[in-house]
Amino acid sequence: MTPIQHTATEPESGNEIGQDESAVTPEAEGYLSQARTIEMILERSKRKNRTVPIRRAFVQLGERPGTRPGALKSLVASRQERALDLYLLVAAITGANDHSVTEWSTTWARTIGIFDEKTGAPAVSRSWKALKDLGLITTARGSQRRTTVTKRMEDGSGPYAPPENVGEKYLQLPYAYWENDLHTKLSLPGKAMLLIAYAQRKNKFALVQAKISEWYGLAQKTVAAGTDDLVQHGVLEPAGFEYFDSLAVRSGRGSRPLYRLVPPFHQRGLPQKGLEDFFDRKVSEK
DNA sequence: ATCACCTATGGCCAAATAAA
DNA sequence: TTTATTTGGCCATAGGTGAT
Repeated sequence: MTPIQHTATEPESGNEIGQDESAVTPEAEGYLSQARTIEMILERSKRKNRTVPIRRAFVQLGERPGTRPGALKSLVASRQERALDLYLLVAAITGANDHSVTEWSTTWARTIGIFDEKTGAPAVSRSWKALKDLGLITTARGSQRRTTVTKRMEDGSGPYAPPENVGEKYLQLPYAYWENDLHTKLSLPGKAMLLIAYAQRKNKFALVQAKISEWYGLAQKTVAAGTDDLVQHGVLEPAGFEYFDSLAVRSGRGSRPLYRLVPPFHQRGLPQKGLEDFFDRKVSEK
């Protein structure tokens, strides 16, 4: 496919003297905007359902009980927000063929909001390194000296393979994530909790701090901050309570708040009937 | 809830490396 | 030789984590 083209008005190197270094907005004239750059990348992905499938192993390894945190935990703990941003875009654009993508580092830099070519390239390169260390991608020199990024399995275990069996657990990240600017609005904990919310694969789900922290490896504080962030930005909303029997409370009945993702951030294709209805009956809508 | 710790990020500059 | 990417050094500090 054709690479993202630099616009004709983009200054050639050596021709930047005329550019005023001050009073130039980040998304200065002559540069593709962050939003438009991402838009073009998503267009190229040609995913019909406009969602990015990511194996759940990215957030959580193995099945409960006895699960271990996935790569997401490492990215959050080391504050690799840009690496996460780039990874999600790479996941979006690397399709069925060779699972790789070749772009200019300046293109990637724009997707994470860096328009200064001096600092953009090192920032992108260092993000690739963080992802490589987790085994999520490999890089190689591509055509025109660009970097070819190849996606690997979401648990870092080996070369990427498309889904084989129907039972594989995926989360679906909708394009609405970028189209509604969540990639710039949300904090890193917010982004992490969003992916965790998607990994629940239910219309309504609990986000018990202690459990989320245990399963996904984030500090409880980070879980709380991320959940708050999502609620603040109207991505997540309370959805009543779930009641359960418990000897740990005096009444013998415990409860915990449920959440749901607000359209257009909700996940399509989840079971709407059957089990979901069954559980809904035990849930009192507030 | 508040505090302090501490590590790695990010910004900047520059040099090294690698491809064309 | 030119151009794009990678890496290294330096430093301030944001922010995730753990303790009080």
